[in-house]
Amino acid sequence: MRNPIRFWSCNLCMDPIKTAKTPVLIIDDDAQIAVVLSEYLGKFDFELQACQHPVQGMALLAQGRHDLLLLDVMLPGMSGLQVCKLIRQSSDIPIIMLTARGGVNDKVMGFKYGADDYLAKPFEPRELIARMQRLLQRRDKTQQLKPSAPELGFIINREKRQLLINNQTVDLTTIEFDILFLLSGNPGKVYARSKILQYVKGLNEGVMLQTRAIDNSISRLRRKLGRAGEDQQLIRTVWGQGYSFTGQEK
Amino acid sequence: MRNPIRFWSCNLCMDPIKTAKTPVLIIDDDAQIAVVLSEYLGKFDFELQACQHPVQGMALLAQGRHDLLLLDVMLPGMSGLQVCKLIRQSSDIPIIMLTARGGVNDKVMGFKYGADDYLAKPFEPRELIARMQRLLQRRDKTQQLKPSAPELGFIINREKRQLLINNQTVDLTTIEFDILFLLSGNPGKVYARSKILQYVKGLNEGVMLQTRAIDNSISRLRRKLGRAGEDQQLIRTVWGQGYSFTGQEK
DNA sequence: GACATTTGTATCAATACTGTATCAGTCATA
DNA sequence: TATGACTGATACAGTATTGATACAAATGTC
Repeated sequence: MRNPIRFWSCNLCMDPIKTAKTPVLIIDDDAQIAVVLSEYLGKFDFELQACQHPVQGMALLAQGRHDLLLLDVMLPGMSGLQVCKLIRQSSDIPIIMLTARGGVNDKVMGFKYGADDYLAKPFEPRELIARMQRLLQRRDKTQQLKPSAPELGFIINREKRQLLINNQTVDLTTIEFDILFLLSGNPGKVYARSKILQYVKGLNEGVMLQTRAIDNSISRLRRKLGRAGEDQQLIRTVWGQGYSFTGQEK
Repeated sequence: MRNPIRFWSCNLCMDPIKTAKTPVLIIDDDAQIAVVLSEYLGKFDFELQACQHPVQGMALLAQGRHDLLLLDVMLPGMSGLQVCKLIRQSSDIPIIMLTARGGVNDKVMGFKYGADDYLAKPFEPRELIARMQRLLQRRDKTQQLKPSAPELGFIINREKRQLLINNQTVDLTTIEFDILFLLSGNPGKVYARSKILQYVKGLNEGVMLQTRAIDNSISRLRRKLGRAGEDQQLIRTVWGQGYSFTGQEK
């Protein structure tokens, strides 16, 4: 089940999340914060994806690809508290609220609306890290208890870096998984080879593509999917353009 | 196995807990705090049991009757941090540390030693309540999912820091146990070497990994598992990413 | 302080992954 | 249908990562 919200322009959002690090979303209209935090969090194996509008943020969150949310209380158009409440209707993701105001009332409201923690700006990044780690650790500990619904079909598990096809696990290499993860994040969308390369290699600059490396990985990926009994072509070739994922993830 | 510590006189402790309210233990050498809090917490359906000595506190805790622990950092004879660490070896109870000092370092250390939250004195009782409620709510949410079927074969004993495989105890070193404990806490999840290192070393700093120490410990761990007759590869290598535990703990 | 145990480093061989080269097949277009 | 550009598949090679071993350093114990 995907969220049908389509967000208009994503120039405020940073690149799609990669898979190796712990993906964290921050919703804060002050873009500067994200820039500062991003580098610091990187050192601790977090990857920060930033966006400045709550509606955008919720759309991103709906992809179910983040492990933690940093949420500013003061947002344009909607109170961070309202956002928090909305998110809690469909997600258990750990939420840390950030705010300039640090009044007790605000905090109490934050917790009431489902926040897991509350940190007043300005804060020490180290404290933020510590609180994030603690929340994630707690979650890890309890996650093993999750009743695994014996679902059928096609499931991409980011944490395990595995694919589940008809209750059959498929191990993917780093690049294979990254490609699949990227494509499946936006089913139907055509990704140019250069974009894919950029993503899997973590390059910022536009890449001039003189390589068939991506084709090759796609080929290997398809073979693995096929071996797992997935008959339909899950990855579509768009002639002269690139590749896209056709299928319902999860 | 209960803690063998026998506590001499319990005149410092208040009455044994009743059952209707949520039982909370506070360990704080300032008895006054407990008196003040007790009344306030009562209004919110908490029942506070107080004691002033950490050893006493741990003995009370060992009865397993409390839902939450408030722990002062400054305690006679033993640091609250040490107490926290000790408790964490055998209990997952939510812990909120209370302290007069509110430095970032203290907080980071608190989390590192397993605290769930950290509140600087003086605090508003309302904030404490909010944080307590939030922690308990989280726990309830995850606890109700717990259908854990008692599987056979592979048991990690946290108190003894031992492994039981097919009724055969396996002694693990500190780091080996820590790694196994981390990985098995979330079977299937891939942990990067840097994450593992961070966990076992309790590092606050971002780690740049130039070491094969983790690989080495994994190797030793595998050998021990193998010697114990565990044929299947319990620890999966995810090439270029890290390691994960494949198996059903407990 | 001497000893045993645990943990980190260095090294090398084995292995898995990924890019390049190649060629046959496919597609778009005239 | 003929042409050229693009794609899929395969084989191969280079590279990076890993496992295992031996040894050194650190830690804990008596």
